[in-house]
Amino acid sequence: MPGDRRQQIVDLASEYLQTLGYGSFSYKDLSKKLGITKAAIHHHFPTKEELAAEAMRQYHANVRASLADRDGVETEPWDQLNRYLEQVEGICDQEVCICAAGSIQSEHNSVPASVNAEAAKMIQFLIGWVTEVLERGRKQGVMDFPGDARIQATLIFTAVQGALQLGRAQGKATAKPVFTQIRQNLQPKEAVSA
Amino acid sequence: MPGDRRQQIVDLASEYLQTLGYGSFSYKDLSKKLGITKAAIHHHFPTKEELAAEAMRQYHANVRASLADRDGVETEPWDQLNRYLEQVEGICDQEVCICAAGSIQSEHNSVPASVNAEAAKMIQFLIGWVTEVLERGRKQGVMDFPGDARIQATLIFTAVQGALQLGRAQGKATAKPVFTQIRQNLQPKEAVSA
DNA sequence: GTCTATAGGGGGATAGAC
DNA sequence: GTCTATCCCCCTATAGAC
Repeated sequence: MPGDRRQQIVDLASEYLQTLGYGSFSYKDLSKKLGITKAAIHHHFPTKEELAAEAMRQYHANVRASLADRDGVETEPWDQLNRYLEQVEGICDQEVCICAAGSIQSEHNSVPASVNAEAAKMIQFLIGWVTEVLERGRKQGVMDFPGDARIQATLIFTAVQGALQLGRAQGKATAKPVFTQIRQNLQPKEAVSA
Repeated sequence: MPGDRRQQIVDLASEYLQTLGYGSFSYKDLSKKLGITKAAIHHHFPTKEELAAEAMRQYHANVRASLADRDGVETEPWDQLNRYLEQVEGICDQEVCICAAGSIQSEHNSVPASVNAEAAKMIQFLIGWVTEVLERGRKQGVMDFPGDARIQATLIFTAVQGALQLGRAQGKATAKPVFTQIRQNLQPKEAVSA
C-alpha cells in the first residue's frame, strides 16, 4: 500500500501533538518509533509545519465525524452534549491526555501560522456545534443557562480544554468531576433530574 | 545593586513563560533583551530549570499577594470573585496574554518536574481560594450553584485558563464574554441583578 | 559579575545513491 | 520510498580570563 506509511506518520504525529505539543516532538522521535529514518519522513512531509498541519486536519476530521455522524439519528440535546462530554472523558482516561487543538492553541506564539489555522478551524467547529445543541436544549426547556448560547458554549469549551490540561498535570480524578459539573450547571432549576 | 540583575532576569523569564512557554524561550532571548551574555545568566541561574522554577515561584507569590492582601478588608464574596476575574481580564488585555501556571501546565509532559511542581502549587492555591469564596457566597445566599464548591471552583479555574488561551489565539473579544458568563452562571435565580 | 570562547548535543532540512 | 551522510543553526552548559 503506497499511502500506508504516510498515514502511519500522520497518526503518530497526531499522538505526539496531544502528548508533547508541536515544539516538543521531533522527526527523530517519529523515525525511531516507526523504524525508518528521518529522511524517509521528510520524503512524505518536507517540513514539520506541513506534517503538523495535516495531522491537525485529520484529527479535526475524525472528531467532527464521531460527533456529527449521529446528529441525524440522535437529536436530543442532552444525548448530543453527553456524546461530546463522554468523548472528552475518554481522552482524559487515555494516556494521550489532551485535545490536539487545545495543545496547539496553548503554544500559539511559537507554532507556524498554518498549524494554528487548522487548530482554529476545529475550535470554531466545536464551539458552533455546542452552541446549536444548547440553543435547542433551552428552547425545549430541558437545559437552562443565562444569556447568549454561543457564549455559554464558549465557556463550556474553555472549561473542557482547561480540565483536560489540569487532568494531565494533576490526575484525572481532579478533572473528571468538572465534566459532571458542566452538566449540573445546565439543569433547569425546577426539574432536578438524577 | 547586587541582586538587581538577578531580578531583571527573573522578571523577563516570567514574561517569556507567559508569552512563549518553557520550551520556546532561550538564554539567548534573555541575553539579547537584557544586553548581557548567556554566560552571565548562567552565573545567576546555572540551569534553565532553576531559572524557570524561581520565575514561577515569584509569579505565584505576586498573584497570591494581589489576591489575598485584601481578603481582610474586602470580604464580600462577589467583591472577591470580581477581584480575581478582573485580574484575569487584565492579563487578557495585555500583550502577555496567558497565566504562567497555565502555560507550564499545558506543556506538562516536556517540562522539568521541579517547574511543574511550582505551577501545581499555584494552581492548588487558586482553586482553594475560589472554593472558599464560593462557599461563603452560597452560604450568604448571594451565589448559587449545584453540588460541591471545590468542583465548581475547579470548573471556574479551568474555564479561566482555557479562555485566556482562546483569547490569545482568537482575540480577546472571543474570550472576555466568558468571564461575564462565569459571573452570570453564579447568580441566584430569584435575584436577577443588573 | 561579566566577558570570550567553546564544548557537546539535538533540531530541521537536503543531496544523492539504491 | 527508503537509505547514508552531511550541513547548518540553535540549544544548554562549562571553562577560564578580566
